[in-house]
Amino acid sequence: MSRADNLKLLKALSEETRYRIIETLLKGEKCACEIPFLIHRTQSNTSMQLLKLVDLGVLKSRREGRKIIYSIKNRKVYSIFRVLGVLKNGYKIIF
Amino acid sequence: MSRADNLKLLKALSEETRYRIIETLLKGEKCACEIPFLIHRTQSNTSMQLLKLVDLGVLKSRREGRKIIYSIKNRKVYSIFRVLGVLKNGYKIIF
DNA sequence: CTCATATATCAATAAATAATGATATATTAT
DNA sequence: ATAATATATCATTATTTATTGATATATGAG
Repeated sequence: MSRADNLKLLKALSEETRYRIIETLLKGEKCACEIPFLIHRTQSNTSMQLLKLVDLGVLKSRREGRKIIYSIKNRKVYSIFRVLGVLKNGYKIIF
Repeated sequence: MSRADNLKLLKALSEETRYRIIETLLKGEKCACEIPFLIHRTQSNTSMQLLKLVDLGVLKSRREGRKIIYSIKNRKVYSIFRVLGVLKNGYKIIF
């Protein structure tokens, strides 16, 4: 991965609103509608950062009925949050 | 480590000038005088970011004659740059 | 079709941060 | 003490980025 790519990923994670989004998504995928409450941010702010995270390749989303479900796409995020001590060591099992 | 601490570290690494400084220091400690040339930045800019990295706990420095030698202090930096593919896998041997 | 809910977008402002050029402060050698 | 080199600091400007409130768009239920 290039320096530009790495900077993109680091920048994505280094802002508190986005960091909180990742934190909560590490526990599993979530509907866009519940995230603002979980991270204590407004709907608009959350939406913008969610879209930015998708744009940066960190998250992915899918529609389910009238809801949009967000989840982590970039596997490196798990490794980084493990290094940071947010996740317990060991393998991340993806079902 | 707290969310604030993690954000501090991520922010430290997510800016290009600082990222370049880390990149070059991953290869070994360096004198402040040679870093601006190595990373293609001005002396002033480099100095400010070096001090910021020390302040953020990422780097440490020591005087050697009239030179100041900078090196990586926070071991997590190695792990993160390994995840990012900047460093080869395996253990980092510190002499 | 209408309503309610969910999500995205927009323009504007605010806030944070980086970069610059000039200057000041060490430190060492002569 | 002077000069040369190395590093840090300062005030300013420029740049980037986040946040907000309002509004628009989409979707599905009834």
